[in-house]
Amino acid sequence: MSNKNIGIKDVAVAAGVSVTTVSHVLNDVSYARISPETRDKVRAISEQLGYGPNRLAQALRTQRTGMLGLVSEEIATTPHAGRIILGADEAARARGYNLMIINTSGSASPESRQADVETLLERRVDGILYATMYHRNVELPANLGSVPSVLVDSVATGGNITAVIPDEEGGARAAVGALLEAGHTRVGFINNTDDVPATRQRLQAFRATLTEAGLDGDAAPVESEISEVQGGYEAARRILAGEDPPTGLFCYNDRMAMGAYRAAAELGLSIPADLSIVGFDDQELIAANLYPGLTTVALPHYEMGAWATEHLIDAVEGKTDLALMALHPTILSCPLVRRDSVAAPRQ
Amino acid sequence: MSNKNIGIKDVAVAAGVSVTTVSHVLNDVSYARISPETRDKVRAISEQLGYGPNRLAQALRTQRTGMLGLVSEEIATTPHAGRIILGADEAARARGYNLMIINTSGSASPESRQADVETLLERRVDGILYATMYHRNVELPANLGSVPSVLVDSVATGGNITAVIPDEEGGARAAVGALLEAGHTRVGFINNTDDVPATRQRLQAFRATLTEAGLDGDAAPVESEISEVQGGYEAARRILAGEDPPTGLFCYNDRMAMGAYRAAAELGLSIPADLSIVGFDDQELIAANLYPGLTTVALPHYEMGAWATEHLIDAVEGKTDLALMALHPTILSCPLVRRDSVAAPRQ
DNA sequence: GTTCTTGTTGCTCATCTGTCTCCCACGTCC
DNA sequence: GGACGTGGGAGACAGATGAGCAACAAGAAC
Repeated sequence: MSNKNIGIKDVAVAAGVSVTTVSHVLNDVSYARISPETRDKVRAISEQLGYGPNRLAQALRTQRTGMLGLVSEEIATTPHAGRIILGADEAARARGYNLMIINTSGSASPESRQADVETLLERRVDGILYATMYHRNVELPANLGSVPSVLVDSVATGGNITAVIPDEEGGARAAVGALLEAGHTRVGFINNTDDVPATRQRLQAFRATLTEAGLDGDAAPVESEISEVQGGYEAARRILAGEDPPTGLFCYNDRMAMGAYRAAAELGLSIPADLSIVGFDDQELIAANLYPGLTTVALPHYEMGAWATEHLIDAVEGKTDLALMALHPTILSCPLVRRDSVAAPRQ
Repeated sequence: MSNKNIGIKDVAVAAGVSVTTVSHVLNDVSYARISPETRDKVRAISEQLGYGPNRLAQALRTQRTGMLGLVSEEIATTPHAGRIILGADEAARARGYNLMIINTSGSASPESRQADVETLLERRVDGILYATMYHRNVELPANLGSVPSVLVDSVATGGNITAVIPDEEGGARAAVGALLEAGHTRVGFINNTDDVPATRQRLQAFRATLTEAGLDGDAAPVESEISEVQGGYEAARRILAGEDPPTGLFCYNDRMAMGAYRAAAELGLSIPADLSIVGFDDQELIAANLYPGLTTVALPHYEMGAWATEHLIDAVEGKTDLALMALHPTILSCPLVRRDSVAAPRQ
């Protein structure tokens, strides 16, 4: 246990050497020529005294804090933030960095966002991770550019900052593919009404995948609603009310899928025997707990957090040029998570 | 937007005064005697240059970082962590502090926990918040004591550190009370099997509340299972299979309540007409999204995070003596959140 | 009316925080 | 008199802090 009051000076005195020597030994300075005996003694005494460097003083001198700022939207309300934080924390720690976290809101004003970044800057973080809660376009605080920064789950409207985003299209293709693979030929899509990239890309991928499989993608039924349970319920009721209703349903997210489950139950449709459903998000609390378990597409929040951190640190350490990566956002795949809500359609 | 390269020295030169004077003005040093004109000029120039103090240098000199360490279990998997973080972040920011977050696991080794605290200590945080994911007893890393610390959602086995915990008993009483108030006389409890304070206290409160209402608390049906959806389902099937089954069910948590919903559906019991259910936790994703919405008891995670932070800062600033508060944990109430799963029993 | 004392105002100097890093010093052996 | 082996000194990082120093004014002593 390190005693906070012990400094390099105390170690130096106890070991009978200079502060310089202790610093040289403990930092393994390449050009320092110090005898093995002295080295051993310094290390032993340092250990014995429970010495730990004062990272503040270190940072002040070296101009490196080893701290990364993470400004994240809606930490409390979505589990997604937690996964990004976890991915970032683990990646950071593996390389000796720590995270300073600041919560913000999706609806925060530009001034407030700027103040958040400012706080991080005053603390001299080495880099900043800017995470939004769902994939969308954002305009960034102007001061973000003053240290290396990476966007997580969004791209900048100006578009010249490195970003990681999920492969919406690939995920949607996987979801529809699972339905197709099970033998479904009448597949519907319950979509979101928000104008975000996911809405458009998933819809487009939905139609394309059907068309490529020889079905009429353009004619496939699509119903849009607010992306919550209630919206999913309403959209499902509508889509299942048509004649010749779909036997497979791709839902914009797990919450809407949950609504679709209820609609199915009310209509006496059993899942997956009468109706197969695939969701999106893999919100454990929902997807794993519905009955039957929901087959869904996972968003790579952990991976995006880790990827962003990894590359941010590379940039901080001069191993990478973020400007080059900023040309196109990096796209991480959204794997299908198979549970029990998909089966072959009834004959 | 503060230019990171501007220091107090630049402001001093631009204003034609000494560094000391700038420092005195900007920090409103009480004993400094500086003319109003000079003050105004310094402030104006500082603003104009976009000067912001380097918090590292400040911290080095003042021995105050204005940073609080938060080690939290399972950031990614439970939304509870998010609410604690949010409460802590908002309370901290309101007082000019920031949070350094470290994730740990509920099953982390003592060494790893100690290393986490050590990391925080090396960075010279002013205080530490130690948050667990559910109310339980923990043994703490030995080095936690070296700075002011507060436990969130748990009490130390040694028991001499300030802690905030939820009012399990009050919450359970409120839950059972809601059922009683609606007119139920046959009330059952679906409990957890883990040996944690919540399990015992909720059970005890369940029986006591019934007894105090003139019912036979000791005879009331209780079934225990793993505290997940499946466990809730199984326990509910058992409890509802008896003769004269309960018309009101208090569930250990929302996940178990979700299982009870399914059991009820399978038995043809409509909620709340045939069966009233109350949960615990208020996990939005579940409680608000079940149909009908689940009446449940909210755990004060946000409040605990805020309370802990508030008092930790008081201690850091010498306004409070944590040792005094350590005698007994502070208990925060668990309010009932009414939705639509409780109604009067059928005659 | 001059000089001395005492006080006040306005600001600066020197030093400190803990660590790193460039450059130099000392002794010894060829 | 270099080369080598060992190690130390003195800033510098950016700001905080308390003692101290001019400059000037008012009051007191003569």
